[in-house]
Amino acid sequence: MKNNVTMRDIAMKLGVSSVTVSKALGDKEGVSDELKAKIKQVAAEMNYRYNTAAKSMKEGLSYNIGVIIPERFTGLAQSFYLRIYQHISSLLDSYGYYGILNILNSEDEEQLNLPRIYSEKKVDGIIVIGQISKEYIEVIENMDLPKIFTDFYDEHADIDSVITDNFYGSYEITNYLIRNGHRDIAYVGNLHSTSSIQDRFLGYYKSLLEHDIPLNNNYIINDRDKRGKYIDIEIPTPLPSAFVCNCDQVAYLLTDKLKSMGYNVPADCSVVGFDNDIYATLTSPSLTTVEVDIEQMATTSVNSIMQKVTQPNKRFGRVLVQGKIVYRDSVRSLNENHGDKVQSIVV
Amino acid sequence: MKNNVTMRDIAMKLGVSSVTVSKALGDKEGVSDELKAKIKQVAAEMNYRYNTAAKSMKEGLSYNIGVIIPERFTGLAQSFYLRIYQHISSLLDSYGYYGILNILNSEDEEQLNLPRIYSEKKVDGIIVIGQISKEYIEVIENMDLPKIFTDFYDEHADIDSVITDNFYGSYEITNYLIRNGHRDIAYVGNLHSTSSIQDRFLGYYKSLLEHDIPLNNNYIINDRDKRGKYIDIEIPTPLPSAFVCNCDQVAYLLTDKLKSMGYNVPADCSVVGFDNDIYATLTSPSLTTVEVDIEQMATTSVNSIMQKVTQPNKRFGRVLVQGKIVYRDSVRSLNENHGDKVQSIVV
DNA sequence: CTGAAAGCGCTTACAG
DNA sequence: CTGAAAGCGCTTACAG
Repeated sequence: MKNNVTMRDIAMKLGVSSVTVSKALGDKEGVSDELKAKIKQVAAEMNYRYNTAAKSMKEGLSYNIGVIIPERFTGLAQSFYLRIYQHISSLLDSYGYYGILNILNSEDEEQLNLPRIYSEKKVDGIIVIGQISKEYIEVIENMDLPKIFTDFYDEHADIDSVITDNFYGSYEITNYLIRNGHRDIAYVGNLHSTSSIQDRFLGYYKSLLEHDIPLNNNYIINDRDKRGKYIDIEIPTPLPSAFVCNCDQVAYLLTDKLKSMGYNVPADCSVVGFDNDIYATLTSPSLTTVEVDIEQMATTSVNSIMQKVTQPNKRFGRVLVQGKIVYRDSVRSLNENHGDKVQSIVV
Repeated sequence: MKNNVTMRDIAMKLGVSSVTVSKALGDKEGVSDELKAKIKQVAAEMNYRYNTAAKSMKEGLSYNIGVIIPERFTGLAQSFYLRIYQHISSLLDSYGYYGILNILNSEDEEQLNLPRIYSEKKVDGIIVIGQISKEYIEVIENMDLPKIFTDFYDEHADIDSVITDNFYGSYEITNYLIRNGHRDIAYVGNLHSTSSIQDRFLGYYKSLLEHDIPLNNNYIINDRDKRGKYIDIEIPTPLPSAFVCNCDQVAYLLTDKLKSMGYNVPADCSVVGFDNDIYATLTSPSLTTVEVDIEQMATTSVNSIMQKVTQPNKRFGRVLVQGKIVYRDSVRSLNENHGDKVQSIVV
């Protein structure tokens, strides 16, 4: 780097000391306004650029936050985590921080390799987005750094995580179906696949319980195998009047399947999703679904990690981010007279 | 940072100098194998972590590459650039580098604000993904750093850019349609919106020229307004036998429109796209399209920037990344007897 | 094979 | 209001 202007260069040019330059550029006390202005001007003229590395070394801070995302969550149709990262990166900026993305490949996850961002002291804290193996959680936990888990959690009490309120969102949207006269409601999702799917199921179940609707095992429908790969969805007979899907993509696949079998959505049966991602509007009819608040997840994650950087002993526990129902065209009301907004739907 | 083990600590523990520790951990010459092993062992025991900041300061390198993406290219349906960034980030790892994402918001772009990654010497080079304003290109050009433009270019001769071979890809896929007997072929895209759309149009036009098919102005169909917002696509009469769309999403919208008008794709007319993104398989029938090689774009961008970091005077010019045609179900062959793979399509 | 010295560019007390 | 000194943690000549 030839063109390397330092504070010392500015100082020499003006016949002052580099301490004075440091104070002036940092807007500290102890320099006359006049001199301060002069120094700033000369700095600009000389195209001076502040050297963060020196500051980092002095203060023992990197001003970076590492964001770890397991590779398997970064497929073509999965931009959700990348999108959270994008917001995190922007939010960090207002703290004077930067986000360093670390895609965790399965090999490193399996062999429990420490991320380089950690072993090279590249970051002051870590945000992990997306479920990782128990063993790797352990690895992360042992790292001598503040950390936040986003969109998943672990039973360990002392881990802070930011998660969507899957349980409540699913509970609410099932309530909505029931308010609209549905009682034969199926749930679509592999209950043993992820904690999100499980929690969403439990919200659905709670709604059934509260309305004295018995849980029908034939109405719990698998959507994916152990590896998370989607399988053909089996439509139960008799046909339920509504399906609560664990995510929009599955709602999309289900709707396709129903249509191919000659059913009309929502005339013959209603379908709701979760996430409000691209599939929600791609599905025809467009999906009534629970919107996951990506920005809020990012905001909460960033605020939490930044607090932990300055106060390492701070604890947050499991922080829930509320979703909200987005009403579209995939639900039919079975009530005779109703004042609900679904009344516009042709029955 | 309480638990701050340095080389000096290891050195004291072993009664050697920190120089020796540095050599041992860095696998340099001049330390006996025995001592080297001992030092490494103690370092591990003490949970020593290398301090990159010190190295950075010594060498004047940050070991970061900044990746700038304009905010307007990061919408819900646009994960393309984020995805390139993801690959860039992974590829950088093999160079011992990290990628720092910088979403450029429109305000900073308009006011020509320098990115903080630059003014704080946070990065050794910059990759800009996605068209930015002329004025901001100027700002970037004046930065005293190696830079690469990805997925767009500027007329300035001295700027290195990595772009998809839009022209050739579009030329090839139009040739493919013509080989399959099509002669009434429309192009869908706003010619004045982006250089990609324009170049894709020119590839289409070249194919027509080579086959002595006159360009029909009614067959150049607008798809978006000045701001890039999609508009309703007007279907020309008589109906062309095929549509070359400037991207998959537009092919998706067009196909929907055609179906709503009662046309059958590809029986009544064929449709091809560009990108091979999520819309290609979401469209029914799935699209024959030109796949943009995201990984290769990322690889070329990373290799180029890394070379420029060590050799600042290196120039690459406009580097084209070849796409490849992905054959699916949206094209019908109009030939009587043909040995092409499209013959399996029911006519 | 091993280590004392100097320096990377900044900032924080502290002294004047 | 201004500046000399020391130090952040490492590495690169250089000397032994």
